[in-house]
Amino acid sequence: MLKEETLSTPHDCTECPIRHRAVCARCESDELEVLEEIKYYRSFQAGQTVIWSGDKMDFVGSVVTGIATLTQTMEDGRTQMVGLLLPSDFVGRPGRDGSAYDVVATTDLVMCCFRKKPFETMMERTPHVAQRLLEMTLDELDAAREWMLVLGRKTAREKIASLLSIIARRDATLNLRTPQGALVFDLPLTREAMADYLGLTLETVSRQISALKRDGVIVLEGKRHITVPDFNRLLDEAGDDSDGGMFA
Amino acid sequence: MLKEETLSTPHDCTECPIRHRAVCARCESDELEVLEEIKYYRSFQAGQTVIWSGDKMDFVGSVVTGIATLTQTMEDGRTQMVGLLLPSDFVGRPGRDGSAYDVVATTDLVMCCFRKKPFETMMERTPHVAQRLLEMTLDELDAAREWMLVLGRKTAREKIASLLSIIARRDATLNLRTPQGALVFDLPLTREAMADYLGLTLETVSRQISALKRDGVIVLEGKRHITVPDFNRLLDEAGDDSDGGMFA
DNA sequence: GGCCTACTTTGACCCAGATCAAGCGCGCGG
DNA sequence: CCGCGCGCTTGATCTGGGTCAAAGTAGGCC
Repeated sequence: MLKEETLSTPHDCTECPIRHRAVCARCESDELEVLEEIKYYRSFQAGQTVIWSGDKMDFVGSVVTGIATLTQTMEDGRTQMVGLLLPSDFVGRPGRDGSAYDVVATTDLVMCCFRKKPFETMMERTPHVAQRLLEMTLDELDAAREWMLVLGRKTAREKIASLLSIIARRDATLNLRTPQGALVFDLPLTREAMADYLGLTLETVSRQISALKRDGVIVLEGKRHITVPDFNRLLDEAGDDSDGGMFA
Repeated sequence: MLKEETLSTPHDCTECPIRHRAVCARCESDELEVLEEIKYYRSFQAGQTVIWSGDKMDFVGSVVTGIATLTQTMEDGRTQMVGLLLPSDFVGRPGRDGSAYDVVATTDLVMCCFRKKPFETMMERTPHVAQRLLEMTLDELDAAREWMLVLGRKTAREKIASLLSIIARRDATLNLRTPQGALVFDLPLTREAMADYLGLTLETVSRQISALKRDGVIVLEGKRHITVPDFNRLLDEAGDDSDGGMFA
């Protein structure tokens, strides 16, 4: 869900139950009735667990507002975040019964849900929905595998830069640009959540953010508000290939 | 592709172009003609690169014999293996143009391929194929995310144990069992490949394998042949929950 | 305003795993 | 049969990031 390709697929129809054209009740009018019938909303408070790993999951849906994380936890408490759900991201596993990981709301969260069975029935009748979901899942798989490189081979500094560039890129359309072309955004995560995402400790996250600030790669106002004066510099710090001008 | 659910989905029809019922030319006779028409085989030598990251990929297919790896590489040479392809595993990205990572044959390899366009056309006409592929992709996504926990939070010893248990479990049906119930299998990877999979150096891999051997968790004959006297002990070393008796 | 709590930063020290550097052993070609 | 090379093991040392500890900061609530 962090890949470039997905950026274009959510659309801005605020009435859409799932903010993707392929499964949008408004934009695919032939599916409207079925979807409306099985649609409902759920909201969660910051910190609440939406689904526990292993629990039976009888719905699919998407984030409307707020942020949730997918995390895996070992018995001794070590946790690894394996995904980040931002508004318009799809949640669910058509054809699978239980959740494979905890889904935790990190801010107050509103989700739009569909009961799973009827949704699957609808899927069988409308092949392009399954195809769209397949493409979305392939994008998530790419994102997960890209993250494996970050976790396995990058240094702490590169990990931080990778995370910042992904967050900045993720909702590039929403981000402000200063007249000088700098990117401005708010970190949606605490230091601890960043650490869980990056396989680091929160102390190391804090130190590396301070270092990037000291070196002028980023400008920090408060703890969350970030300005990136030169996005290609950030990509360079992340060890990624420069993106060939998209943010030049 | 390393998840338990996938174990049951390949079937043993040796004539099958793709060893999954959902896309099997023999077992789904209505698709036979189309598939036969667009089917061809390719073979590769050990060490050969099947597809380079970013290359246009005009086919989908599956491994018939041999082993391939999915790897990502940084400019400075650091590499991370992001997937392991064993016989019957699916390769390809329906609806996506290029490959996202290098696919490298680690042994001599035979693949069964279908040209992508006609395969996609077939997919549009037969919805259950898209659904089956969606489920397979969800399994791979689970496996990738499970691996993120390994890469981000486990110690070197736990990483090795995790890899061994996954390889042992992966083709549990093929593995030998001694009268005492021990699992026996051959490592399909060099120490270096294991290191690239685990985000370690090959020296650390070697040391930890020696340690597991010294502690009696595994028995090594030669460099590749492994006996696991007590699978639950191995799972314990991996930091995983015991599997509730499947291998008890 | 002032305290409280949750989050963050910074410092000092330590250790798991990386790095550098020999050797080992086995299969293969001559 | 020997020697060469590649994959593997083992040892010595170094270091990035973890751990433990303390102090700084900011919002929320009385």
